[in-house]
Parts: sequence; C-alpha cells; structure tokens
Amino acid sequence: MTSVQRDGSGATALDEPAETGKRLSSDERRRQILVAALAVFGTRGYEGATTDEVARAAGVSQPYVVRLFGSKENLFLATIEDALTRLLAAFRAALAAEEDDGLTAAKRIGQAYVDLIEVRGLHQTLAHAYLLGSNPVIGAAARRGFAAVWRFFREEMGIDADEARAFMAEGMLISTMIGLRIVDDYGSDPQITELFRSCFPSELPHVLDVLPRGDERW
Amino acid sequence: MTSVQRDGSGATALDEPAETGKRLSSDERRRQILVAALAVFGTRGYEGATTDEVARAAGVSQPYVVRLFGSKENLFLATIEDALTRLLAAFRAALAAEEDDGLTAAKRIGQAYVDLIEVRGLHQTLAHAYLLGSNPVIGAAARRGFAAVWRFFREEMGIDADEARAFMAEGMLISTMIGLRIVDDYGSDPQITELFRSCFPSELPHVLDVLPRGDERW
DNA sequence: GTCTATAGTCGGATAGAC
DNA sequence: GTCTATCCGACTATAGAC
Repeated sequence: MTSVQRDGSGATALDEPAETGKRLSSDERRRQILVAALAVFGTRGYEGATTDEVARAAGVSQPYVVRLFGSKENLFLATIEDALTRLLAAFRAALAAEEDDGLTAAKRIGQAYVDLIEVRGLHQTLAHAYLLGSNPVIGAAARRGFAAVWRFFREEMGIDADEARAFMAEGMLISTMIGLRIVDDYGSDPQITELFRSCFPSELPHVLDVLPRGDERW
Repeated sequence: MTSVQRDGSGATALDEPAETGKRLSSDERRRQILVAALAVFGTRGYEGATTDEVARAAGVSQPYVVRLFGSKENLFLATIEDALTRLLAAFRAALAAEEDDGLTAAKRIGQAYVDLIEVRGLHQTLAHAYLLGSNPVIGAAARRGFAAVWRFFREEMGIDADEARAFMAEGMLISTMIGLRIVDDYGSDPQITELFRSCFPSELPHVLDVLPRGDERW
C-alpha cells in the first residue's frame, strides 16, 4: 500500500520499451505476485505451496518470484502481512461507516469479514499462518497479527474481552468452513447444509456464489 | 479403541523372541506410530511433516512407517480418523458422565475438549486437516469428520443449530490459539495475556502447564 | 517385523544472459 | 526487470536382506 513509484523510467541505464505489457515496475509485480501467493497459499498452505505455482499464477518465472522476495518464507511473511493490512483496513472502514442502514458496528464488521471471502485465499492463508505457531519466524509474525486483530476489537472497536472472544471465535469458524470447502457438500448432505446455513444466515446466496468449489484444481 | 488383538503369537512361522522390547506386533507399532504422527502433523501440518520425522519420533525407520501405512497420505488419513474417534469418545463420555459435580452437559463437553490438549497434536492436526478442503482425498475425509462432530452436537447432545454453531466456534478458536502457540507470549504481552485468559477462564493453570512452549523444536 | 541402501522426484535457490 | 538453465538438498517410496 502507498506504493513507492520509484523507477518506470529513471536512473536505469537501459532504454527498454516500458509499455510492452510485459515489463512492469517491480512494485506492481510485487503486488501481482502477492495476489497470486494469497490464492496459492490459501489452498495449499505454506509448505504445500510451491514458488513455481505462485509464479505461474502470477504469470512470471519461478526464479523471479524468489528474486523479488528473497525466499519462500519471506514471500509468505509478506503475504500474511498484506492480508492482515487488508483485513484491518476493512474492519476500520466498517467501523467508521455511516449507520444509514441501521446496522450496528458489530454487524457491519462481521459483514466485512464475510465479504473478504472475495479476496481469494485471504481467510485460508491467515488460518494456515495461525497454525504455524511452532515455526520460530512465521509463528512470531502470526502471533503479532493475531494480537493486532484482538487489539482492534478491544481498543478501536471498544468491546469487552468476552465479546471480542466471541467475535474471534465466529471468525475462526467461518475461516475453517471456507478452508474445509464445506460448500462442496452443500445441498447433498442435509447436516452440512444446516451447518452452513447457520454460519451465513443472511448472506448465504452471495457466499455460495463467491466461494470456490470442488471442481477447482488442488 | 477396541483393539483387535490379532497375532502377538499365532500363525507366524517365525520363532522370534517377542519380548526384546524391539519387535512388536504390527498393531502395537501402528498405534505407536499414530501417536508420533499426531504430534508431528500437529506442529508441521500435513505437507510440512516428513515421514522420517514421524519415524524417529516413533523409534522406527522411515521406510517402515511407509510400509505399515502404505503412504504418507494414508498415514495422515489414519491419524485424523484416530483423532476424531478419540474426540467423539471423549465427548460421549462427558455427555454420559454423572452430574455429581453439578456441571451442565455443555460445560462437561467443553471441558473435555480443553482436556484433549493433553493428547499431543490432536487439536492442531484436526485444524490442519480442516484447512485442506481443496485436497480431493484429505478434504473429503476432513469434511466427513467435521460433519460427524456437528452431528454429535445436534443429534446426540440434542442442542439446536445456533448453540451447536457457537460450540464449534469456541472450539475452533481454542484450536487456533493452541496452534498459534499463543502461550509463548503469555505473560510478556498484556494483550495476549488477556486474550488467553478469556479463552480458558477456569482451567488456566492446568492449560499453561500442559501446553507445549516455544522452546520446543520446530 | 524391521532395517539399510537407494532410486527417483520435486522444489528452492543461484548464476548469468538479455 | 525478467528469463533459462541448473545445482543440490530433501523427501517419499521401493528393493531386498535379516
């Protein structure tokens, strides 16, 4: 965010055409790759994902992904940091939104969380990160992120610890169900259908629309 | 669980000493390996774990682990199935327990969930499995397991969909915090301390005792 | 029932050209 | 800024002996 528009035409010694549609500023590429990484890490997890898969999803070569981020681990760190930034930004926007629709702040924030499903892989990637607590570097970053969300609820939103915990809990359940792809059994298994409906009371149709389904590649 | 005591001394053509402390019935080995696998998959996840790590944790050779379970994937499937069986068994025991302590069934079951922390890696492994929904074989198994837990709440315990959802949600939060190793920051970060306390109101001391900490190898 | 040796594959990272 | 070629370590799985 707040992209630093360095280069694009500047101190570079080369006179390459910048409008090929191929050569972008490394800042833009970084953003493209982060989008791809979010999706890939979301489906595969940190260890399961390959830098090559991310690269292909972003339309660049595998070594270039590594080159830009230094390592797969750094790429993952950048990815979850980005995800967290978006998450908190969405929460803040929801908190600040006018109440023209008569919804409470809590409802609006909950809604914002569900809406983030549209950002492919965001919830899943964060959930994966949260399970990596034993990894010295990723774990530490994940804990910081988790704590930041908690802080948002307590300090910015101003709810008490019990309410904050309930909020987080609902969030974890939603993330889990997305990662589980419970949608895949929606409709076929009455039990699952009920569970799913219980999680997304009002926004069901939209959610069903947006969620990736089983036909997608693993 | 109702171990099938096949062999141990039977149709085998060999006259090996069975009490070397080394050579066990494959049934016992399987169980040992499942215990090790639960711990390893719990910290590393499915892709992050190696069959070699599991083997060393169980005190056998890597090829033997593969030999006994056929493949890493099968080992993982067997591991989560075992975990689910234990989980539901604990829930059923809690549900059936006398109310001599004046606790409601809900409290007893919640307690049982927290107590399962003592089974190393159980919560973390299940949580990992739940995030693998996109994997055709593991995802399907994970969904079945998740649905089985839901069914327990709705049919055996008899609570309604909203209560069941709240239960699941709390459970997912607890699992997440264990996987995050939020304990590692307990005491040092006031925010985290509060969050942690909020999740384990009464059983805090015990939980702090049982949870693996940061010093453990990744 | 269990091991050692090893084949085979995959994937992250590096070198270096354009 | 981006690619191709490639090295090398890691890891699953197989072969086959004891």
